[in-house]
Amino acid sequence: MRYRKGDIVERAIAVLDQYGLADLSMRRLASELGLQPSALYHHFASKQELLAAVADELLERGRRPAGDDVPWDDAVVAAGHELRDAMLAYRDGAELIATVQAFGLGRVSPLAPLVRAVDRGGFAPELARAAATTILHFVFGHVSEEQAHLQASSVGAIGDDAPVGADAASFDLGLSLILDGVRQHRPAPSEH
Amino acid sequence: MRYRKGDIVERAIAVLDQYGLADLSMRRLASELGLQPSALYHHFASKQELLAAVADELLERGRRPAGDDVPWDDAVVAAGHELRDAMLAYRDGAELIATVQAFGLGRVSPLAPLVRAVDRGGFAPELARAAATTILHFVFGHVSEEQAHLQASSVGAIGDDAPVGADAASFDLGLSLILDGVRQHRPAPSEH
DNA sequence: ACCTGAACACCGTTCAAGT
DNA sequence: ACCTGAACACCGTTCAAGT
Repeated sequence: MRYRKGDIVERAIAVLDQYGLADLSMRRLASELGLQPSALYHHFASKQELLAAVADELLERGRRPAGDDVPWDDAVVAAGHELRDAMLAYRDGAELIATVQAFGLGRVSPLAPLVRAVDRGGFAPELARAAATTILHFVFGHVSEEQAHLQASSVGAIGDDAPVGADAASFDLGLSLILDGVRQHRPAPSEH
Repeated sequence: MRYRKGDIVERAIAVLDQYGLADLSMRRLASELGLQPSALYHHFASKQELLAAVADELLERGRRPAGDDVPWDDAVVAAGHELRDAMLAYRDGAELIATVQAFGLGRVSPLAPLVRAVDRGGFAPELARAAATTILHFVFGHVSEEQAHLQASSVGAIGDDAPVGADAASFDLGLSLILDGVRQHRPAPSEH
């Protein structure tokens, strides 16, 4: 019954995936570990810190090598898919990662890979930043909606023919829409 | 001490604006009204229903006449600003409206004005839908971030020179980036 | 129709004390 | 270093009963 931070994060991910973010409480996590709730505060200063560590771990598990040999826009699409896949891998992953990011917590930045990819296009810094955050907001919103529908349809009636509206195809469409816009602002290729 | 739904929603908005979404509890709202918590359940079946009614009211207060005389892309920008302003008008408005929308609650759709504006561009239905939801996700994400920073800087140290990154200018930039992308898919103008 | 009073089953967090 | 036990100040929700 003696745990390290990593063990607790791992168990928290299991609870998240099985019961969802709303049921990932300090008390429930403690009881899953056979601990008193107060024991968790030896490892994490607060629930928010615990959740930040969980979000970091989800992002790290989803990390894929960058691939330097593709054009900048393909790299952006790859970074978008990397983030989407990381979020979809566990129940409520999108909501968790978006929340942690909103509070400015977490040491693993979901924005950084997008910024790196966009930067390879050689845009003005302000525009590159705007492009990357616009894509990040799109990914957060789209995947949160996807995951909400996934959860609803796994719980609700099977004959539930509500409009889906958020799937892999519409994700790619939205992403390409933004990229089409970003491309309009390409600087002229340098001569050499 | 006899209230109607509208009175309770109004008071809930006051509590939201003063104390924030996290402190808008059924118990606190009840005590602000001089009621027992259980009394609220005579008017609303659950807290989620109450929050949906509050989100509806915020959206309605932000509604602006459509303006049929402007080009479709100006109408989209106007719809985006209408939504942003409605969210910014009260503390945590963005998070509240986004949450209610995510759960599929609320009878006032923040998406509808965007869809109407995009539709005036004569796009293929699938593309119009993708464009409108992409913009909606961008607005939710951007304004949530704006509001989080607003709150942080109103509470934190004054010398806090953390990068802002989410303001009116970057909102317009992000929105125009998406619109530039959407414009790429304009159908050829019909001859007549 | 609208509200009270009491209860149920939970929360996050703190803190002294134990090993 | 890691955990227990007990407490504090909260939650959302239900339900019988009152006017």
